[in-house]
Amino acid sequence: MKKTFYVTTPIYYVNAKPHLGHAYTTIFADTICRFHKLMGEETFFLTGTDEHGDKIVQAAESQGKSPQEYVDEISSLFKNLWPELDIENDKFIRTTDPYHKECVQRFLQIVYDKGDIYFGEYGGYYCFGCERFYTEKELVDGMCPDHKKPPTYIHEENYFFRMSKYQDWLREYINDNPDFIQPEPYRKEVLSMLKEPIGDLCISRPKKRLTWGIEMPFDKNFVTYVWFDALINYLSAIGWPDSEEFKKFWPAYHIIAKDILKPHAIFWPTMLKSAGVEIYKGLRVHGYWKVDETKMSKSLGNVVDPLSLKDKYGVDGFRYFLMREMHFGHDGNFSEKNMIERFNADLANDIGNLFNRTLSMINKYFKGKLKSQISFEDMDKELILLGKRSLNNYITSFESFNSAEGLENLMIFVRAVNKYIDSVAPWTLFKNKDLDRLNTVLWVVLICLRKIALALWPVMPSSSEKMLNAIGLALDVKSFDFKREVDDFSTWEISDNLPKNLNLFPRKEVFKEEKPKKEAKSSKNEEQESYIDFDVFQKVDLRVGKVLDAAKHPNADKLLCLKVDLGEQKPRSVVAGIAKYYKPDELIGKNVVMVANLKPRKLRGEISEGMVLAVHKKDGLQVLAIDGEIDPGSKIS
RNA sequence: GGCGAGGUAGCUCAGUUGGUUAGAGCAUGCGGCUCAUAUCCGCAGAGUCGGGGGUUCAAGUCCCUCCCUCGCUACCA
Repeated sequence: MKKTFYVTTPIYYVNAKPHLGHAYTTIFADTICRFHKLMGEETFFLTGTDEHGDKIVQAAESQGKSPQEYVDEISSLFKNLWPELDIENDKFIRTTDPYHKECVQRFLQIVYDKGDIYFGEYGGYYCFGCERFYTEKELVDGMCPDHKKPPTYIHEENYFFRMSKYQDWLREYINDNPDFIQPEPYRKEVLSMLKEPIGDLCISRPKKRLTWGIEMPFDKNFVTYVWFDALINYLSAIGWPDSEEFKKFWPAYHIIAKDILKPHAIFWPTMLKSAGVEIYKGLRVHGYWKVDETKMSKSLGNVVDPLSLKDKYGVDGFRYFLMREMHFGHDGNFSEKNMIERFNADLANDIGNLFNRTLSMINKYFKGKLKSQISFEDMDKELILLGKRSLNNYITSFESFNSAEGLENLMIFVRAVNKYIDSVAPWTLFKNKDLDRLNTVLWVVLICLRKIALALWPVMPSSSEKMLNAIGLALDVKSFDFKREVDDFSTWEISDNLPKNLNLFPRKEVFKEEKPKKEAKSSKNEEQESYIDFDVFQKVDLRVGKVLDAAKHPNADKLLCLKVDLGEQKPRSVVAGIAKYYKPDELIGKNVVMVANLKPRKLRGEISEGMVLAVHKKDGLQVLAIDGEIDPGSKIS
């Protein structure tokens, strides 16, 4: 039976249009999947869209559409983009698909029957204007980002997943399986998250507030919320629990960006464990693209959507750049300049030109037809040995999801072939009429090109197929084994009608950078960073305030709650992190220095309408205070 | 503030359990070839491996400390 390989991208949330990040993850998954196909495995590649939740309902309303209309529209943007990027997914799942809903309910029921779901109280910040909860992180300075009003802390009954029950198991599992989460830094990060209690997971929302979701199978008044809906797509897409596909392909490798590490590394394995489903095979985490806008078509004065560069440089050039430039686990730098440089150096100069010069010589010296009788000399054997070694390294790299390293290993081989041609100098052999040797040399080069073209297929399927067609090999991935291809450099059928040339990657114009201008600009920026203008300082409203009252914060032991008179109608409520250094009584009556126009914000539930200035000393903090009688509210400048 | 990751040539990164003159690609400069997309090949320059201290016969590699960047997190207003 064939080895199988199942790889997924996250399902993308349809509140935004596809961008570079989506494209990268999906191209990466496609490349990895194609690599495994090339290795002779039976593969399944899943991507799709995540379509439930309140944000979707709101976005739809704002456009005057029904949620279904809205998600249909955005989802199709994703679905239609992938073929344009030569991405061949086996399935495109949508969380609004009926089979997915059924599957989620089935999963929930199993976990519920096991006793891992309980009904409990949930507290959170709720904005009545938005009719929704906000996490503390979403709040801007303690306010609802839309209504600019403080939300209300309310309690609500909800269903919870007993995630904490599996914390110890998960920690051990990750310790025992170093390959489970990779690259290593992310594995360590997850282990460090697991040092703290992970708590239980709130997995429902009452229907009275949110209907756009999947109904809880054991309570019609609730829908499931976010992760129980989304993560289960990896199972529902292949027909868990009974389908042939599920039996064949599960467990999966999940490819994600670092922002959703926690749900995939902690929620998902514990969910699977609870439901008694085999744990997924591995999580592979990549970084972000830092888009350098100053280097993007600066001369035109407009910022270019990175995705649009696929049209300018071709899908293959675009895919190659992304796969070559992002080092696995690191963040990558995306700029048009880097893209052109990479395109010219690797694709145009090294690979493209190598193909072209070879075909040209075969045509010039042998009219496009080589003889198969050959005998290798030491030089030839050395090149072949090096080829096998670098291709094996290429395989190892791609097996561990490291596309940049894999392509670098391939480039070592490409450079070696160019060097081989130079040191053999076929043009001299031709002059000397040493045609047998010349035939052998070109034959060796051509077979190397075949291997190189095959190795490029996962990253640049279209260009790879052009190369292979040119040398007479129609690639049938279904019956392929790249490993065998790497081991055997001696037998193959050669086309006796090779083309005169093949200009795959025409060089791109090098980006013109106006260096002096740029330097001037950057030094100016530095200046701007280390100084603030006077008018910025003037915006800070510093005033003297008299502390009328001070008390310990009810819900925090490092904070004090003060009432400060600023000469206004009502004294201000101010929270200060000085409980370690001051007793409440010591502060009463002091004239302190305050920032009076700081945006109010809640700290552990108490509103703070200003900031008390203090000096940082070796042994703690000393509040700035003014001696003598001063009118509260006096301005400081 | 806490935890984690990082700081190696102009740029992107490798550097195995500490061991001879710290590597690769790109970029730069010089030379060679002419089959080729002014491409290819060779040579060269450049790094007190973030700073300081320590362990050791020997440290980019181990320990301490400080600085900076990024991520998560917080009882930072």
